[in-house]
Order: sequence, then C-alpha cells, then structure tokens
Amino acid sequence: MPLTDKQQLMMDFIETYTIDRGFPPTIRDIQEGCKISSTSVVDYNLRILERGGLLKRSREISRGIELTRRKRSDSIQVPVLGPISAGNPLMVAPIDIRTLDSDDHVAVPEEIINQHREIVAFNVKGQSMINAHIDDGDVVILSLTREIADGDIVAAWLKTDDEITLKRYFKEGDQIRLQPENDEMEPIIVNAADVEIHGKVVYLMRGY
Amino acid sequence: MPLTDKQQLMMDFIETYTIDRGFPPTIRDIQEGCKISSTSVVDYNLRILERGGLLKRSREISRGIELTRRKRSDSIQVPVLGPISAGNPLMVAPIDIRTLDSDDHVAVPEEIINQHREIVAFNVKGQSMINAHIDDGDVVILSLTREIADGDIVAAWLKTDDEITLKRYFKEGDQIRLQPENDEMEPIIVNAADVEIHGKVVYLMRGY
DNA sequence: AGCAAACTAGATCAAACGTTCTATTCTTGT
DNA sequence: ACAAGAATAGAACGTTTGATCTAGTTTGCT
Repeated sequence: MPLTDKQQLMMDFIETYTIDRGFPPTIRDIQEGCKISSTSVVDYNLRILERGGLLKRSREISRGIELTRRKRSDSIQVPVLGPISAGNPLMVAPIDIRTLDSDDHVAVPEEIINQHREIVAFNVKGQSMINAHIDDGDVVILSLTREIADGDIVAAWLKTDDEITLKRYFKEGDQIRLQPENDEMEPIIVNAADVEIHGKVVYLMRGY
Repeated sequence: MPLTDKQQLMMDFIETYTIDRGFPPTIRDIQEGCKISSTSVVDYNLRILERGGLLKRSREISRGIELTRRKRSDSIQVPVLGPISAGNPLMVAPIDIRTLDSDDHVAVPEEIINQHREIVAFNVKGQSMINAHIDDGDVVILSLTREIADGDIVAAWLKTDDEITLKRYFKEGDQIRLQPENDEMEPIIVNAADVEIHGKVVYLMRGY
C-alpha cells in the first residue's frame, strides 16, 4: 500500500509522540501536530492506515491507536557491571559477580537471554581482547556458568589482584592460562586455585 | 518508599495493560482491573505513586500515565538482509534495501531502534572491516538515513557491481572513497553517481 | 467537459475520562 | 478509648475526545 505524504507524516508523528510521551496521541493531537484542518480528515486517514495494517485502533477508546510494528518480543534490562578489567574496589572475600553494584542497565533481547541461566553485562575497558575484535567501550554479555571450555572468553578474577579481566581461557594441567588477545600482552599463567572464573562471554553489543 | 499491596497491584496492572494494548489504562480501567471501589481511590494512590517517582502523570490528559522505569521493554524483530558484501542476486534497477527479501530476523531492543527512523540488519560476510573490529558473522544494524558523515561505516552499493558492501565513507570532492578496514584491501574511489549509500552502521551484535 | 471517486471542512453529539468535593471508615499511636 | 491521620466511597461536574453527518473541494479518468 502506497502512503500519501500526509499519511506518512501521521505515522511519523504517532510514533515520535508515543515514544516521547509514553502514550499515543488523540485524533486532535494528530490534527494539530500534522497541521491537518479537521478531525474527520485525521479519522479518514487513520481508517486507511488501519485497513493497510499499519496500525490498530480500539474503537471508542481515547488514544486507542497502536502502531503494529514488526513482531515484538521482550527485552530484559541487564545490569551493566563494568568497567571490566579496570580496577574495581579492593575486595577480600571471593567476589560474587552478582552482588557488584551497578547503576546502569542495557536492554538485551529475551531470545538471547533465554539460552542462559544467569547473565550480567560488562562494559569493556581497554584493548586486551582487541585481536578477538572486542574493543574498548563494547558491552559484553556474560553467562554466569561454570561450564567453561578451552578457548572461551571468560571474566576472570585473580585472587592476588583486585580486578576482573576479560581473557581467553585455557586449562593446562593444574594451571590455567589466561590469554589476552593483544600482541603486546603476555599470557597469565596461574594455579587453578588462584583464579575464579565467573562466566563466559556469550554476546557482544556495540553502539556507534 | 514502601508500596502497599494495592499500589503494587496497580503498578503491575498498568504495566501489563500497557504492554498488552499499546496504550496506558484510564483511571476507570485501573479501577476495574484492580477491583477498586472508586475512581478517587485510584487517583489517591496514583498521586502517591507519582510522588514516589514510580510513574509520571500528565494532568487533564486521558491515559496520561507513564511508568518511569519499565523493567522490561520491547524488542523488535528486525529483518536480517545479509549476507552483506557477498554477492546478491544480480539487480538491474536501483536497489531499494527495504525490499530485499529476508527470511531471518534478529531481535533488537527498542531503545536502540527508537533513535532511528528505519533500520535493517545485515549479516556480515568476510573480513573487509576487520580493523574496525567487525568480524565475519557479526550482525550490523543499519540506520537507513541519508545523513552520512565522513568516517561513518556505510552499506554501499556500487552500481557497476551487483553487491552491497560495508565500507568506511569519505567524500572527496565529486568522488567518494570507500575505505575497507583491512590492510590487504585497497580503497574504492568512485564518482558519487556510481554509488548508492543505503545507510550507516549504528549497532553491532555478535553471538558466541 | 463531465462524472465518479477520493479527499477535505466544519460542526455537532454522546461517551469517555480526569478532577474534585464531602462524607465515611479504617489504622495507629498513646 | 480517643484523636489524628490514612484510606475509602460515591457522586457530580466539566473537559476531552471519538464518532458521525452534511457539504464542499480536488483529482483522475474517459
């Protein structure tokens, strides 16, 4: 269905109005916002848009306009615990990654979350994983699982240190090699007892 | 602020109602939905909730209720049009990126989408943007806008060719330089008339 | 030009809806 | 038990708002 300029304008207005205010506009809001001369013209065009499947109207209900966007699903707000690999406040007890404070959240589609038991997000600081194309400022989603395989990218806490870092994980006998993906950095090899692996990277998000 | 049972019920009702119908409930909707005896009781509690910062009300406006921090938000299924930079079927007419077929979708949080008018997703094929840390298999979200700035990563269609590729965009007089982010690849310099820029990368998602 | 369909204008009506007022009942502390 | 504040009830009022009707204007087609 081809949209007239007016109809396109109305669609845009309805969308921005709804996002802006949290509720859809009335017919008269649309009239004013799109400089349309009469409510009946708005109604007329809304009917066309509804017939075209671009929106759904609830009759006799104020602001009963819903844009039928593409199929919707839920996003979950995941706490962002970063920055990872920058120094966190000194901690003496074993770090429980779930109890770290966070004041920020990032929306993650439910589809991605559902595959994992428990997840958190980390803000990546620094370029220690740059060869794995994980850049400064990226947000990584960690699955808080104990099932770690060689080569996984993990959030590791060195007990001798006071920070959590992102490294590639390799088990080598009694020892664990934490391999940065950066030519200028050396692998860290520690006894398994001296490190806690809190989870592995399952998703990455980057805004531009 | 501690919530009474009734207030919690109201919050839940408002949230599910809004997600369900696409617009917030009226005071009388809440009254019915929460089995409250009077509109004034609803109003009374709404004022408390508003004072507590849990929602915002627009006075004298029907359904003027907006929850301030929704713990869930929507994701939109965005069609994945990829793979980008692999050969698409030969096309003779100017490519309208919106009409390309896609049988796959990816969920993108509404927060990200809302900042852009129209978006599509592309499956990245190949490593031409590897220095920008965009890897084979990543999914990039494109904003279909004409507002392209130098240095933006864009989806470009060379009219002499039959494929869409991801490149960094630089305008150089009458010509456009399409710069791969890969040391082994040469920039493509073409007349502005021989290329169509369909949108720029605004988000990147990568699963592991 | 002539006609039909698409579109626009403005007014009006009834229902939906937020607001407010007064009165009553329920809690809580002393 | 008593007072004071918190919460509830019910009604009434006025504005907002969707629906509708009639009439006029524009557009597209032959």
